[in-house]
Amino acid sequence: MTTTELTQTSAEVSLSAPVPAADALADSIRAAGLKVTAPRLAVLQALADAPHSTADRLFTAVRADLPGTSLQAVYGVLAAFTAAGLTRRIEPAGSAALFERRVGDNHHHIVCTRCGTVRDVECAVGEAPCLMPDDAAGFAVQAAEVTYWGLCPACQVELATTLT
Amino acid sequence: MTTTELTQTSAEVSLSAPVPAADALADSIRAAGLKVTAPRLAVLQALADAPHSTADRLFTAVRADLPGTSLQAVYGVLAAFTAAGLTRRIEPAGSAALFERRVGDNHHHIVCTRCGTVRDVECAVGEAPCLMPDDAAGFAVQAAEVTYWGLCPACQVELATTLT
DNA sequence: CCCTTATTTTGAGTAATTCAAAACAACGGC
DNA sequence: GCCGTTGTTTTGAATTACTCAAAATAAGGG
Repeated sequence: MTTTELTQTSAEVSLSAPVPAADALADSIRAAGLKVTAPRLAVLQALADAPHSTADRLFTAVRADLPGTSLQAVYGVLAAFTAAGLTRRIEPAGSAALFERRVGDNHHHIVCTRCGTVRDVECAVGEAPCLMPDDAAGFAVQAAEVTYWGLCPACQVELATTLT
Repeated sequence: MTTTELTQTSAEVSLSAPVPAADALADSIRAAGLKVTAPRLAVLQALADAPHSTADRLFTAVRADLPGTSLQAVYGVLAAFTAAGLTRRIEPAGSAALFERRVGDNHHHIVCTRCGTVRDVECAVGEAPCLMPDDAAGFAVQAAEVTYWGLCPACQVELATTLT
């Protein structure tokens, strides 16, 4: 009944406990009230390996394991995950939508103005909205999203080298 | 040689001073090192009338005065303006790019999660970057962009009415 | 094991934006 | 005041990211 043929490198879990890593993913999908499917597992795994990925990037990663998967399936999986709160979707200006598993902790992002690399930045306040405008013009503020822009370490080095 | 036929409602400026409104726009375009053209004047005027407009919205507004104008011209004008620092381009998630004339004062925006309306929000600090992350992961931070999300006054009223 | 319902595939369509070549117009100099 | 250079706009097409819909398929409760 076990579906995996992967050679287990570490201690074999005998009795009732199933293979941990893969099932942790399955559990979180189930916990979100969604059916567990191969594309969903693959997308979630790919997202664990490469956070801040575009749908297209995840599609490429998923194809390695699951060649039959369609790009639309990846979009569908991501839409379902995001609606269920399993993933978060961010959309930095000039970029396609990016997805990440870190969710519910109201962290922010820093984007490289040169290469587009994205890193997480901790939110000092922690709770959303972490910032309140002085004058919200009558809006009922629900969230504050902060995007930092700057040069990533690699691009700083490259620029310094080029400018010499 | 005066190009305007608009009736002047307030005090007429006699001597050397030129017609203020129209020429103020032309001057700012010239000051940015760009040639003054009809499409550019029209776009800048439309942007003064309706800040936070999409290219398409500006295109519609410009067409009223200048029927021959193409959408690509509007995109071109906006690209030139933005490169020259005459306008700023913002891109809230889920929206097409929006443009505004307010520039260089590092203010922020609040977007209605229901209808998409955008309002300016003053930045308490004023200078960019107005916020520094605790741990910038080695990035050289250039700017911090804050987007608030919430319900605009009109949508609050509509929701309250509907829910009754 | 079957049935219901959610999910994925297949195929097509759309919105926003960009690219490129040719026609045109601003504006500094003559 | 006209002219040529150079920047701008038009015209026409392509591209990217994403969404929609119908038919095929598979998950998981009973």
